[in-house]
Amino acid sequence: MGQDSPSEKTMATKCRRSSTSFTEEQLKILVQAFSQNPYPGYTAKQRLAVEINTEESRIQIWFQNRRARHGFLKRTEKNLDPSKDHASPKEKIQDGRDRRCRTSYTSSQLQTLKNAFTENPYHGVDSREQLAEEIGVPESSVQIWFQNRRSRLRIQRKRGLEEALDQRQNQG
DNA sequence: CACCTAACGTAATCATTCT
DNA sequence: AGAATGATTACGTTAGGTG
Repeated sequence: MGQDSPSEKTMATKCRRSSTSFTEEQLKILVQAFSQNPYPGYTAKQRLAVEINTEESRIQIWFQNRRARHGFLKRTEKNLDPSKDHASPKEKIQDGRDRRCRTSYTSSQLQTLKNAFTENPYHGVDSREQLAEEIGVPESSVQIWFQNRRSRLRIQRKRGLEEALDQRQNQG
């Protein structure tokens, strides 16, 4: 995972969610959907989740892993001529920005999250689910929140360091 | 043991909301 | 317009199951 060894036992009993094992039937549907569109929008993922009786976040992870492992037609659109491509008829590549609705946290929800983050920036699935239950949002949203928080904290730290160096340069 | 793959991490980026 | 911040992506790593 990254540079730091997670090794903290003080994380939260059982760090990861137990590995989901899809049945052949489920896998068949997933593979079929992937072949039709490796980038399903949120509603498509949700529909799949209902269809194979699992959570949308599992679908998301599955598609991420599948895209990573199987090379497929990557539309980098660098290669494509943007002006001519406009003529593309009904195709429309559907995923016209169909995302999960941005959740807006109340200040009390944020307070809970921030407290939990201060206590420990890495939470196992059990802890995340508990938090999610407590503030009434999906567990996946909690996970995203922690990821973004960690990222932005790192960026902020790096910035602070650079500014300090910059000041030193200006003075020297 | 090696192999497969779900789960999960970071970094970058897209997109929405708010000032 | 720009700052904040939630959501999605690529890519790499880790852990749990199976041959």
